[in-house]
Amino acid sequence: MASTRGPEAPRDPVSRDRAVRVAVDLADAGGLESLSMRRLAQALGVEAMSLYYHVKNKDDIIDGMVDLVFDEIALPSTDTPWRTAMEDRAHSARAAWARHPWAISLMRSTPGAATLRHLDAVIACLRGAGFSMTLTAHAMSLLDSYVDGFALQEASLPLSEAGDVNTATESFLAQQHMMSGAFPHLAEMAQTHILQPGYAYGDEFAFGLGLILDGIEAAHRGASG
Amino acid sequence: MASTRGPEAPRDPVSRDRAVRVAVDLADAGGLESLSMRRLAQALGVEAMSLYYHVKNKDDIIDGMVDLVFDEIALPSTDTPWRTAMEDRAHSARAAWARHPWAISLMRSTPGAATLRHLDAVIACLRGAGFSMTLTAHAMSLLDSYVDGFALQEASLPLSEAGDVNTATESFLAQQHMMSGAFPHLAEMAQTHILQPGYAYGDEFAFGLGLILDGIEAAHRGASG
DNA sequence: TTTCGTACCTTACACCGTTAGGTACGGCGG
DNA sequence: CCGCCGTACCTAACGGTGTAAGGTACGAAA
Repeated sequence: MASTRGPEAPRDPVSRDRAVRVAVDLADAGGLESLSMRRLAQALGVEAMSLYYHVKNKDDIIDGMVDLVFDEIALPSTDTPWRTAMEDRAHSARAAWARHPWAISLMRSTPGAATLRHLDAVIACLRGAGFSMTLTAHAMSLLDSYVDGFALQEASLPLSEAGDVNTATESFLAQQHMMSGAFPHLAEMAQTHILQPGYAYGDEFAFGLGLILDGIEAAHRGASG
Repeated sequence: MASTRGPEAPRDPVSRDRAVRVAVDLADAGGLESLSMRRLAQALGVEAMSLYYHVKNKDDIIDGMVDLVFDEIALPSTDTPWRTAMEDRAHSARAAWARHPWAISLMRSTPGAATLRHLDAVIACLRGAGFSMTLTAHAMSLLDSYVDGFALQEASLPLSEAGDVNTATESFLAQQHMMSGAFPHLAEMAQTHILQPGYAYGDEFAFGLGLILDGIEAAHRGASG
């Protein structure tokens, strides 16, 4: 009986970090709208108002959640060419956003330590490869916009399972039977391309990423030799 | 006294379209969190529960709001080269998202008529220019991810006014004085680049868009002649 | 004249984030 | 040993949210 709370509940104490971690689990399991202070407290074995001892308010928790997702993104490695480092980072980021689809629409929150660390490492990588400041800013804006935008599209797909997307799209099309009349090109693309077996929207990511990195590489070569 | 409601309140009747339009105005003015059924009803001169006669629920309103923003995006013109059409469309989309920053994180909603019409027109434009189905899907995923991602980044900036971004960033950096120690590259970029007079994040958009269109054009030429 | 559909209304409920103000308890100085 | 104090939790309550249930005034139609 090490606990002072009696023999029946040897729960460990709440902390901001633990609250944020459990909040991420809740959002992963049931979406962001299933995260309330009361439910989070219950998951921690505590009453709602007790959270405010460890946390400023709900936005504070959400800031922490986003920063925790950022912490899952691999930093660009320092001992590989910049292009490999950026490619790996992009895939790692996409995977992180896909694991936590609720997070992508919360980027408005004030950046935390992991977020800043990540940005800093990316700048260091590109500057270390000889990028000018201007080109570094261009490349970061372009890459991050693409990765985040792709994650946003992916999060808005009907379902996350690759196979279920097809059936969901199909039922959507069937539901809107008039579609082939009102939106013939969209219907054609759905039927002849997206609904084909083996198609997965996630595969589109590599094409755009390669194209963007090609363009950045060309701009870099053109500028620096 | 044409109204049957007495002489003092000649308000016109509520409809789904009018409710959605007023909801967009409310969100534009005070952000998405300032939109509640009660406040929307009040703006329409009606009680909250009366809205449910015209609208299924709040999500129904939000779906309509997003579709209304999509309706503001210019369709790709049919009598210009595909590249010009895509460029104009991208700038129009960015401007629409910038006018309604709350909308970009709501794309998860089920697509409405304007959204589908837009998608259909983009497919028609590219297919008409000789793009294969595969390349059309690639190009759309890439362009939309970039445009939406850029809008998402832009919406998460501290303030929308170009001049205020700098002062906000500056105060942010000053507040985190340790930053130049913990995140030296980020601090350097902020001081030597972003905080320089004349820098506006929105200007980054054109660089990435041009680079992406160059790449798509090269892929198209390589595939079709 | 009765009936009906339209467009609005009031009431009520469960839940939300958060303010205000306790309370049990381990460790500390005296 | 006693009293104090900070830590970590608690209950009660307030104004706000979306919305289910059901009522009401009224023009038009039967």
